[in-house]
Amino acid sequence: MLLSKSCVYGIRAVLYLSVNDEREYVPIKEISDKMGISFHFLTKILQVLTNAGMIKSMKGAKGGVGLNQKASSISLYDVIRELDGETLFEECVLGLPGCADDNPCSMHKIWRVTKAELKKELEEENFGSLAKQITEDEIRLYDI
Amino acid sequence: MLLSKSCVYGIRAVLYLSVNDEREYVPIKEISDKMGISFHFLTKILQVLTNAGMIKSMKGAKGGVGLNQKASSISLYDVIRELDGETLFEECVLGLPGCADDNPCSMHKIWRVTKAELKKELEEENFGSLAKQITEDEIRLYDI
DNA sequence: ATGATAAAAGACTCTTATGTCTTAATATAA
DNA sequence: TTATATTAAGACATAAGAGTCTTTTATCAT
Ligand code: FES
Ligand code: FES
Repeated sequence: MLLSKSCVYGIRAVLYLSVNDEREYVPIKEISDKMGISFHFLTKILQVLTNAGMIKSMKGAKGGVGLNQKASSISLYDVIRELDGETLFEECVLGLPGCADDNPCSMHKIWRVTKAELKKELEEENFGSLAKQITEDEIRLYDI
Repeated sequence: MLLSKSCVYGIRAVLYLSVNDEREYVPIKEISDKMGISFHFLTKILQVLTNAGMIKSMKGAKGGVGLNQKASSISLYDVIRELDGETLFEECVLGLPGCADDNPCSMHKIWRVTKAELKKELEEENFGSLAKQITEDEIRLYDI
């Protein structure tokens, strides 16, 4: 798998918040119910994003989580970096130590380009435009 | 991670066999020792490739494993398909059911292109040319 | 034939990712 | 101030991936 489950759930949750960005706080329970994933698991994932300052949280009635920045200023790469780290984009695809242009393995030539392109796309794609597509083009955000 | 450890070890072993394709059989022990990975683990991985007909094996003294096809006719994608399956190239990157152009999620547009390009590159790259690079350009196959 | 070599098969362990549950802390509302 | 809603924190459980060990089977060399 390219992304861990935690990362995928995190992305989907931030997408949900981006689509609902007129609401200051959305209960995690609402997100987990709609997406059909574990509430407690999602809570732990979103705590990471809260600590990273990407989203904010509020306890108690009327509390929940919400974006801490404009959706358009959060990239897919930002979320991936927080939840899965950057090893996917830094390490040798064959697991050899010290991946670098002057220390390549046989797959380096292919992988170097692929991972750079992927990283660029993920950095350029922001949650503002993704949310816009979801609302305008009725792209699905969860399930069917 | 993009590829599982099993898959990475499998690729590296097939690379080793491709570089040594003048030898009919190479003991798995030799490969696992050189690559610094578990002999028994590698044995299980190579059994999968043997059952798939990609490599052949022979028990007993002078036995081992060897390519069952020309190195140039085995693609990286072939090995990945056997060991990790094709889910990476078929499934929705957000884990939603039924990834298809007429049933997209918000990341489909990016991911559709990226995964198609990656798949194409992996299909086009064969172990013959990889092995050639390793011998001619002294590209590392394992460790430092 | 016998012994040595090496893959095949499968039981077993260890680690990590994933998921569940319980309790505490904090904010709102009555 | 008390009840309710909601995140925070962390213990615990389950599953999958990764790795180890032992036994069996097949081949070669003597
Ligand atoms: S050294 Fe292997 S991908 Fe760079
Ligand atoms: S539906 Fe999500 S990547 Fe295709």
